[in-house]
This record gives sequence, structure tokens and C-alpha cells, in this order.
Amino acid sequence: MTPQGGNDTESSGATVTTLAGRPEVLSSDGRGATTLSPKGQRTRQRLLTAARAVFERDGFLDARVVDIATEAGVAHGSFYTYFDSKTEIFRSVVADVMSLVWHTRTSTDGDPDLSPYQRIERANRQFVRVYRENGTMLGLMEQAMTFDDEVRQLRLMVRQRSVERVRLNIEQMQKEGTVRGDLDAFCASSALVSMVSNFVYFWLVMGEGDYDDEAAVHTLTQLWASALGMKID
Amino acid sequence: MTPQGGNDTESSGATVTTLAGRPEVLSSDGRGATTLSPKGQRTRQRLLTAARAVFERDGFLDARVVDIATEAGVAHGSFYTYFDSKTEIFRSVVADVMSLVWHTRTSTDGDPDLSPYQRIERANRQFVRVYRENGTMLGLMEQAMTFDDEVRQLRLMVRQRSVERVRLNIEQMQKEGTVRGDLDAFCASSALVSMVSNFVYFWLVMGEGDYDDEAAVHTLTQLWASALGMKID
DNA sequence: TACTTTTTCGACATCGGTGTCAATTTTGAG
DNA sequence: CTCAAAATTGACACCGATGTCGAAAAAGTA
Repeated sequence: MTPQGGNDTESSGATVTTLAGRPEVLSSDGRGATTLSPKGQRTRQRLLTAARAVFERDGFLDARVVDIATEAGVAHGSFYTYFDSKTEIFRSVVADVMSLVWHTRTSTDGDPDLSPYQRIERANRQFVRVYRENGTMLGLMEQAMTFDDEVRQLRLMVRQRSVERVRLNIEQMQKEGTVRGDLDAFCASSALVSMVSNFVYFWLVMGEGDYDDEAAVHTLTQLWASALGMKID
Repeated sequence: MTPQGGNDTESSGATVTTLAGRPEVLSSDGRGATTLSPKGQRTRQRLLTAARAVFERDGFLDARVVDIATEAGVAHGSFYTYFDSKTEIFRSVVADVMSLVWHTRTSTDGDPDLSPYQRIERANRQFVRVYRENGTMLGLMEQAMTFDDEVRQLRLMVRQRSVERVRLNIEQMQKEGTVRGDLDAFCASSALVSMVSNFVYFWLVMGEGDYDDEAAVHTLTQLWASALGMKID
């Protein structure tokens, strides 16, 4: 709902976070300037809810506008009063999920006095939790990214944010001597973000492996910390 | 062309490799029992070549049977003499690419007396090279995996092989004491395979970052080795 | 050459999802 | 209550890709 376009789906051990908003990429309040009465708002919301259900059930490609409308209890013609196309409503749904995820992420972002290792662990745990709850939609985002330019932009932005955050963190630790200095921080942060996000994707969306949440988080965190040459608590 | 269905697209530092074939998943020689004269063979091959070009140019979804036929210089009706659908020819193309990749991978697989670190480095280097040459098709495979069951099965099998190989290698190193014993070898191997393959995917297919090949390989290898607590040469 | 088999062709029918629109109903303000 | 704006409806036209099919051409065989 918020104009805030991105989130921090990717895991990260970083703490230095700029919550400063980015330019609005996705708006969930469609229909350019048309007024939209209370009733209209409700109908629009019903369509969004229905759309998410249909997308999660059928996937983006097999989802039909007709099904979304039916699921929302309106004639399929009404759909076009609120959205221009299937793609548009999909982007809105994604934006809403992202906004939720982002909120979840940042709401617990205040970094207490945890050790670097613990911060990474917490970030990974949170990532797994969010993926458990929104895995289907996040998976759909991966799907849509491969053929929809706008979704791809969003996806890349989300990833970029995560990588950036991790990078800053790594660089800071390098200054502190907590992490080896001879390491391309940017490349390394990309790789580590890939490690976590893609592992969880195959695990929770593609059904590879059958781990206990805590065990997986633990292993991921260990690998992450070791890779950076950090001391493990 | 070989019935060998999979490959080892994913990176791996493992050496213990079973080349034993898996049950045939994809066959590139379509058309059930129909004979197929020399001329037919040629036309079929032309269609395959054209298909790869069109897929790489337009992506799987936007590619049209008509375009493939035109590109191959045949009437679009002729297409159906050799393939049942766009999906079927796509699977054939993927199978061919995979077979090529697999061949490349295994042909240089004889492990000389390289150190564990060097073996990992070489595997990563090879992975990057192969991805540079076949990135578009490998990216398309990622795309198709998200909505085609058969492609997904193939993709998962490919990944599974890589993970398996890495896992065996990790376990062996754990016995030798080269790698920390307190580590879920399966989980870790999945994560490391994700690290490399997803990083390279974002790098070479999605255009994230702008690395020098050797630099990227070096960083990846360092992270990999460090993550496992290996000594670095 | 005569005949069969295989290949090629391209017009055509089909099909299902998309998006439009004019008519109708509902809402809400005066 | 009255009227204008907003919302709803569902039939309909559109579109483009898919897949079919009968006929014609080419290749193979004797």
C-alpha cells in the first residue's frame, strides 16, 4: 500500500540501513486520477485479494482475468474498471507483498547490541520466516521476473538493496579487522546474498531438501560467517 | 544428442564423479517410431537450430512456432511433422545444450593432482566459462523451469547431481579433517551450489555487476573454501 | 518409367483469453 | 425525491497463435 516500492527479501547481516525511500516504482493505487468511491475502493481491494489467491493457485501465466473477477465476485468486465491488465494487477499484488515484507523486515531492524554473528543469524532467521509465509508469491516474483520487465526491475532493485546493505557491513567489518581485507566486498556480498536467497528458494519453493528451520539457519549463518573469516560465537 | 539427460551446469569442487547415466528424461530424437529419411533428419536439425536462435532472441514465451519455421526456411505446417509443440522442441533444444555442457564438463574432469582449493577454483572457472557461452539458454531454462513441469524436473535433476557431487566431496574432506566436521554436508553443499550458480546467473544473465572473469572466480573460490574452513593455498 | 513413401505446403478452422461498450443499477449529494 | 456521477454487467467483437488437412512435390525403389 505504501509507495515504498522495495523490501529486503534477501537475507543480510548488515545493520547500517538507510530507510530513505526510493523513487516510487510500483503504486498499488492504480487508476491514474479517477476518483474511486468507497465502494470502488472495496471492490478494488476484493480484486487484489482475489488476484493473490488465484495467482498463488494457478501461477501467473495460467491465471485468467475471468478467474480473478469470479473469485472476487464481480463480472469480468468490472475488472477493467480498476486494472488495465493481468500484469498490472500482478504488479500491485507484488507491491503489496513487498511492502508487507519490507515492513516486517525493518520493524525489527533496530540493531541492539548483538554480535555480528548474531545479527547475521537473526537476519537469516527472519528471511526464512518471511519466505515461509510468502514463499508462493516470492516464487511467483522470480517467475515473472524472467519475462516482465517491470517485475524484473523491481526484483533487481530489491536484490541491489540487500547486496548494498551487506556490502556496507562487510566493508565496515573489514575496517574493524573483523573480516579479511583481501576480499572484493561487492562481489562477495552478491555471492552471499545469492547463497541464502537461492538456497531458500530451492528449499521452500522448489521443495529441495527437508530441513529444520533452525538447522538450516544455523548452517547458512555458519557458512556466511566462515566465508568472511569471522570469529564464530 | 546423447540420451544422457543431465549435465553439471552447477559449479562444484567435487571430484568423485559417477558418470553412470540416469534414466532417459529427454530425448532429442522425437517422433516416436516414424522413420525419418535423411532429408527429414536435415529438416529436423534445421528446425532445432532455428529454434535455439529464436528462443535466444525472443525468449520462450514470445517465440512463435511460425517464427521458428520461417527461420528454418520451411512452411509452418511442416513444423508439426517433426514436433508436437513449441514446448517439445524447446525441451529438445535444452537437452542438446545440456548434453554439450555435460560433455564439456566431464571431458576435463580427470582430476590430476590438484589441491582441493585448486580443484574448486578450476570447477568455478569452468562453470563461468560455460555460462558465458550458453548463458542465454541456461537463463531460458531457469525461466521455463518456473512453469513447465518437465523442464523443472530436468533442472532439479541437474542441480541435484551437482549438490550430490559437492556433498560427497565435503564429506570426504571432513573425514580427512580438511573441513570442519560440524557442518551439515547436504545443507552446506546446496547452499554453496546456490551461491555460485545464482551469483553467476545474476551476473551474466541479469547483468548485475561488471566483474573480470578471473576476479569473480577468485572471490567465489575464496568464499567457498573459507566457508568450509579449508586452508587456502 | 511407374509406383509408393515421405516431405512440403499454406489455406483454413478453431479456440480461448482479452478488452470494449452501451445499457442498467447503485450511490450519494442537494 | 431527483439527478448526476460512479459502478456493474455481460454480450460481443477481436485477435493471434495453434494445430489440421488435403493436395502437390520430391525422394526412393524396382
